[in-house]
Amino acid sequence: MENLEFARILREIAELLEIKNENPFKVRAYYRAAQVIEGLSESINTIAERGELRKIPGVGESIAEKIEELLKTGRLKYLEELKKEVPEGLLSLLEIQDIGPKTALLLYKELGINSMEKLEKALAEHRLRDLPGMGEKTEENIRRGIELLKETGTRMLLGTALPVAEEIISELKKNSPVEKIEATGSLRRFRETVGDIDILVVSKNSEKVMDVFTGLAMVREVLAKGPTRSSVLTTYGIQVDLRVVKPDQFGAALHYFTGSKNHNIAIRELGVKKGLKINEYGIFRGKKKIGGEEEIDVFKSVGLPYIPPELRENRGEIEAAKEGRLPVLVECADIKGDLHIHSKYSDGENTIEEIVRKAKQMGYEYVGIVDHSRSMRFAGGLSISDLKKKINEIRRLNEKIKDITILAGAEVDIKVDGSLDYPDEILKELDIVIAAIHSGFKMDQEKMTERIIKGIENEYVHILAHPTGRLIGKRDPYRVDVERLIMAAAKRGIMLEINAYPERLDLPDIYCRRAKDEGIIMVISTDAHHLDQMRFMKFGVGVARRGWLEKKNILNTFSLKELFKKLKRI
DNA sequence: GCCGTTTTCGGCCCGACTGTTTTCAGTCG
Repeated sequence: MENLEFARILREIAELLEIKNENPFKVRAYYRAAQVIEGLSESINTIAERGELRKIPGVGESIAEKIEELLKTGRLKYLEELKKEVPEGLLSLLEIQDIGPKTALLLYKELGINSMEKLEKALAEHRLRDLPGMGEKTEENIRRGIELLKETGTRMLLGTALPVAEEIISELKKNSPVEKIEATGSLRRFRETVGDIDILVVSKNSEKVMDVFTGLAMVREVLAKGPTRSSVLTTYGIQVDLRVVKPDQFGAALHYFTGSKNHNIAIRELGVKKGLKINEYGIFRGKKKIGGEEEIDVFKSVGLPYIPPELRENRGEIEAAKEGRLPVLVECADIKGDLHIHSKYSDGENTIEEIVRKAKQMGYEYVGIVDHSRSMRFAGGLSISDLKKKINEIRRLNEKIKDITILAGAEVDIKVDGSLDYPDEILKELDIVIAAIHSGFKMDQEKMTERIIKGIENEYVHILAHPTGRLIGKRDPYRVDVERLIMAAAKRGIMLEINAYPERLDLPDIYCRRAKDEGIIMVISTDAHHLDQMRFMKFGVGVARRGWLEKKNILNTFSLKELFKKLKRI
């Protein structure tokens, strides 16, 4: 069982307890444990084997025992009992805006509603408005909540949301009186998916800002409009919230709305211990405001250095900050090249020269032209003779071109039996060899793990591309034991890719952190098939930052000389 | 249910908004 599965179960327990009207702190304890486990880079199984479950923050005697039961039997009596008490289907109602545990229970008790269908039927018959504490407006809000859920139900890729946010910010800067403007929320933390876009503004004329915002061409529907907060649904199907605050509140609000929620709670708890109250308006000692204009004020007030947004997940960043061991995160400006780009030779859109020109424009010192190997027919995989032709073209270009160095590479398939799709004789001619899986996804975990490990044991392989193979929201990762994979890569000195393609973002952040702990060097690559996609680099850098990676952990921050040293054959 | 540089028991983050209410409960971020 995977960490995510444990987290899901604990979260389900929390939700069930919430519906049962249990002690809210108990509920919170389960939520917290779920959140912590989700963010662990090490597998729960390994931790349990060491007998250290109780050392996980938020996991005490009771939750540890439940995890042990799950590990041992694959079942959990406690959860099964809870499920008996709370009717199935009630949990799904919690996804609807404005329906929380209390309302869900009320709906069930009074009207026997335990599914979305029954709720919609009851709404149509106006049976909700007669319930205690409810009226016509509540009914309408719930109806709207269901619609909204259907429209924007799933989270959106960061790669989709970020350009929308950037467009809004640029429009508001151009056409309305904003003094400061910044995207907040999970977008600012560079989470791989975001639920909505939150934007924070300082302005002397908030009404004007709101008018421009709600009047943007991309706005399909205005969900709410007020002087301090407005909310719209865009034609992209994503909700955008805009908040206007006073200049002296901006820092506190920025911190507050950036989250994560759990990070904020932890920070405020530190504040309480120091006799401070921290909220979105500022930092207060008693009634006296002692800060809040700059974001750093919040951290300073609790005796911490600035913590970058990407780390704010309450995954140990506060402890690290206290002890002065926050990483100095890698930045986009540190990136000196992109080592995984497809050219026209296989399934890319552009010639090598076009890619090189673009890479120069981006200020890169080197670029890796990496195409598919021969068995990838549908993706234009290169035959050995075509690959030789490509290598020759790159050698010729390198003599001609100044300021940038082109690396000849291949993304060579690891076949089902773990062997590589090109023979060693040709692999050793290449500057960079990236191994990858593109077929035979449906193997069991043991076989898949063995297959990949065998693949990267080839002495000519430098890097493993998109190590888990997941496509966010579309395809699950291969069934692979990532822990074992990381250990094998560490042992062999294989580097792991952070594929910056918005749908991949693979290796995911929590594993990056684990890989770093094992001393693995990572490579951030766009896997671009088109010049435009070379801009994806920032998403990969975001993953790296969320994985606590520093410049020294990333191959493509190295100088050309260091790069070649690292790629040299053993 | 968890946790301890105020505590092994008694705390546990903070405020806005909404709709339904005469003082607040529920939900959300």
